[in-house]
Amino acid sequence: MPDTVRSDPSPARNPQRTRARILAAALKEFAAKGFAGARVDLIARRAAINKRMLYHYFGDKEGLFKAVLRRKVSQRQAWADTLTGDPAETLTFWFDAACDDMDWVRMLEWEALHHTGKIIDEKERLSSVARGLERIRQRQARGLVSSELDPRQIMLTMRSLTMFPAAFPQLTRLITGRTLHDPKFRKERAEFLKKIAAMFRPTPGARDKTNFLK
Amino acid sequence: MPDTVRSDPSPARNPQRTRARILAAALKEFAAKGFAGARVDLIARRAAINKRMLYHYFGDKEGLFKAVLRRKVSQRQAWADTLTGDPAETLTFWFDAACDDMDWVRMLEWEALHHTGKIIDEKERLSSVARGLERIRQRQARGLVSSELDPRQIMLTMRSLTMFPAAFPQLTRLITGRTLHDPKFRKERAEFLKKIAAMFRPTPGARDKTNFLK
DNA sequence: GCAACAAGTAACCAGAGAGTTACTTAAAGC
DNA sequence: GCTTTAAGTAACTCTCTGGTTACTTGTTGC
Repeated sequence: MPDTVRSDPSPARNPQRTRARILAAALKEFAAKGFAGARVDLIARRAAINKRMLYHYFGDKEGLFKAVLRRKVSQRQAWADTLTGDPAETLTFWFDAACDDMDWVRMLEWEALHHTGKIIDEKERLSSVARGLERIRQRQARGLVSSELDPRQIMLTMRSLTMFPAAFPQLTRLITGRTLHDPKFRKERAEFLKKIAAMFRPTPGARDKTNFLK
Repeated sequence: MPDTVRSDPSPARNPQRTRARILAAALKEFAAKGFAGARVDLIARRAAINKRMLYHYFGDKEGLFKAVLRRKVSQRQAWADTLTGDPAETLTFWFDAACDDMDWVRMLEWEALHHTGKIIDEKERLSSVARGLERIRQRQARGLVSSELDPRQIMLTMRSLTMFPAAFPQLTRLITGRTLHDPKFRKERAEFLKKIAAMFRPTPGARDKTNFLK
């Protein structure tokens, strides 16, 4: 009868659930302690599964790490495509996302520190970036964003502005005197980012080169 | 005769040199692999000293990590005080510093990931930040930087813009298509940062509130 | 129903790696 | 000079931890 994917809630065996549990536990552990600091036994215990299953599904510790990273990255990519490319929107959206999902930022940070040239899921990520750049170019073409600025540099800058506080919470506290999760900080930063976003608009005086388009 | 600090080049014993060697080797190892990933034996071997000395001078692995971090941080603080607070100068200076001294950026990154509330050398760092904020306020008072913007947010933003590419080299490559150390990237980013710096100037139209000062 | 295979378990193992013990030897103070 | 202290060495220990072996049991296709 259960010809396709089963869905009853409590079967004795359930590979999907087991896999999901491992991934969730591994995300927590890796995000918190990184690859070298994470403990496989702890992941297994937190997932309430036998350690052997972890090796069954993911090969080894590194396979699990990659799987976790891959999942997080693709999750976020889906979000990215819902945006229009408007600087103000993009900045506030990603700033909130970074603050609300530190695990994501931290995984990227661990990736950065691990980084040895090869990037996981490079193809998908590159095309995601390409789509984002296209949205920026469209905005430039419509005269909503200054064409003086290189789209790639704009995007890198957006990421910097939004992710940095979550990536370096200690510096954020040192500089602003507030915790990352302090609502006051969130509000102040969000307001500041709006002002910054306005700076990306073409300067009214200098006629934008894009105007020849329409 | 050697009443004060000795300086002859090759004495059989030399605590200063040993300490320095350990710190240098530890910086490399910790910056590369982080606290959990670093191997004490390797540090000892790279420093060409006996592992026991490492424990003699620094207590344990964590003590060594803290010593390394402390040293790097205070080193950089000295640099910071040579700056005037001009956005263009600050941005290009710190951007170059970050690219040229990845170890420093990486140590801050490891610190961030380690981060559990307590910050090393908090006092000194806070006063260093305070001095930096003062420089920004002076610039605002002189009408060189927009007073619309919160100095703390400005500083946090400067750090973001300059450190991010070095902190996330994989994202930098994904977005710009260039390696962090590619001279073309360095040049493009430096130029972009100059444009950004200009945006921090008071808008000519809106008379700045600071004008009442003179 | 019944192979065949995948899901799951418990106990184990080998090696790595932080930290120690017990010792020797150079330098500083008197 | 000689004692005391700090610098330095070699070998060791013992826990922690990634990965495995050898097994049982539920599911599924036929």
